[in-house]
Amino acid sequence: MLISPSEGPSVDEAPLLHIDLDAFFASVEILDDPSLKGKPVCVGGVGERGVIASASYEARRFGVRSAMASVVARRLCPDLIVLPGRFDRYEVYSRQFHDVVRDLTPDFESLGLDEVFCDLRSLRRLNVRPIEAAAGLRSRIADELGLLCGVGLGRNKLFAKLASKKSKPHVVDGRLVEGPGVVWVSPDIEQEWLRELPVSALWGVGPATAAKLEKLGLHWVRDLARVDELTLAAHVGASMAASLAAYAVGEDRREVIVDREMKSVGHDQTFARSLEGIDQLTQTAKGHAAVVARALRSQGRVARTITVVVRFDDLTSVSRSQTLSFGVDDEVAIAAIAEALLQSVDLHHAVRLLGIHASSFLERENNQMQLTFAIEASSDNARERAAIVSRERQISHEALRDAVDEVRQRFGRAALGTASELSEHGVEIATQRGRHAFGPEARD
DNA sequence: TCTGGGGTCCTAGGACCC
DNA sequence: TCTGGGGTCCTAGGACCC
Repeated sequence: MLISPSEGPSVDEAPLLHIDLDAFFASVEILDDPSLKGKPVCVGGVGERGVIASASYEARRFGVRSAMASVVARRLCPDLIVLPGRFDRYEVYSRQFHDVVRDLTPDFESLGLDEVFCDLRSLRRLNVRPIEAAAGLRSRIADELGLLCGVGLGRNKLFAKLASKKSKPHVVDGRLVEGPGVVWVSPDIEQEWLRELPVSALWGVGPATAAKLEKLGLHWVRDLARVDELTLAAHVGASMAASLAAYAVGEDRREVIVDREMKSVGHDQTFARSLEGIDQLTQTAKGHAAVVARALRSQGRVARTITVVVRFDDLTSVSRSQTLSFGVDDEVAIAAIAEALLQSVDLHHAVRLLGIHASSFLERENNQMQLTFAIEASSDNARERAAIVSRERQISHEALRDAVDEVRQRFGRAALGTASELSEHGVEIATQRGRHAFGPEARD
């Protein structure tokens, strides 16, 4: 399974490469502050409700893992240094990482900041073997970024990812064991190797699915391989069943998707102390809306769907969403929709998390048409438009207010008297000719 | 032992259109 | 008068990944 640089598979045998930076956030912190070197360092939430996002290998020796509650991690390792994340910094390193990968091939797909799948098939004509590509990436990342990483090679994403995991350092009995750095699972042993893995090693099998499979007596990949897909589908759904059935025999049709389009943006915040009552919530929503609006504008997009998520102290969550016939990218508009949606949530418990998300994107250039259509369509609707039209001339403003009213009407709230907060601030909606501000001073 | 914040995808039900 | 089936869109919730 392990290979030396002189041999290894051809591109046809291992067209996929997966590369994963070691303990990425924690490693960046150590690079920026060398006094942390050799110490148990984590990046994550520092408060009582925080979780670990990244743990140095020194911290992992104590059993600290990412996704672990920070208080638990501290209990395991009293000397643990937990640092708040500096994501601007990680993005700088991530861009450099991507630049190194791009020098090898433009055919790569990134997963988060610290992982990449590469399609190596374009290397065939350059006569570069996968093992050389892997070694080259590792040495450049070490030399130019100062970071370590593991590389997996395989005939599909499934094997490449499983192999990169195998390539990494790991902890045995509190001692750190070096990994091989590069792993390829050769065809003669791949089936046997795969069959001995637990089902939870497979992509898409988390705690919930693992528990369902466990109940069916399916603990290992080899167990999955003998069960009928329809039986599986009855328990985990058709799509998951199809994936699992394929993975169980080493098949994976997923392609490397080079330019993945973003489909949603959002902002969530867990509060150190839970919020109570609608007023605190709507006040907080304004700040969230501003973050989401900035993200949309920086990407030149407008969103038709606004979703609010509320998580209560008992960890149950509810969401409410509204899809408009036109897109918005403005904080006042997003906040107005969000606040209307929040009105419909039964605040029976204190709220530990508030999230606002935007989705159903339109290109900003295409929004004007949608907007005009929305106005024309709604003008057939008698619903208190006469009064609105006589007061307001700006069609964008009206469309947005209609949308807010619609939300309130849908949830049985008073639809009238909702215009004031929009008029107070002025509203911007992206149009074909650029941005226009609509507000008290901009009106005729 | 207590569970973040950035996302993606899937499912199921209801509304609506043809 | 009662009722089809297919397709699309929207909503809410859940699971998963990094």
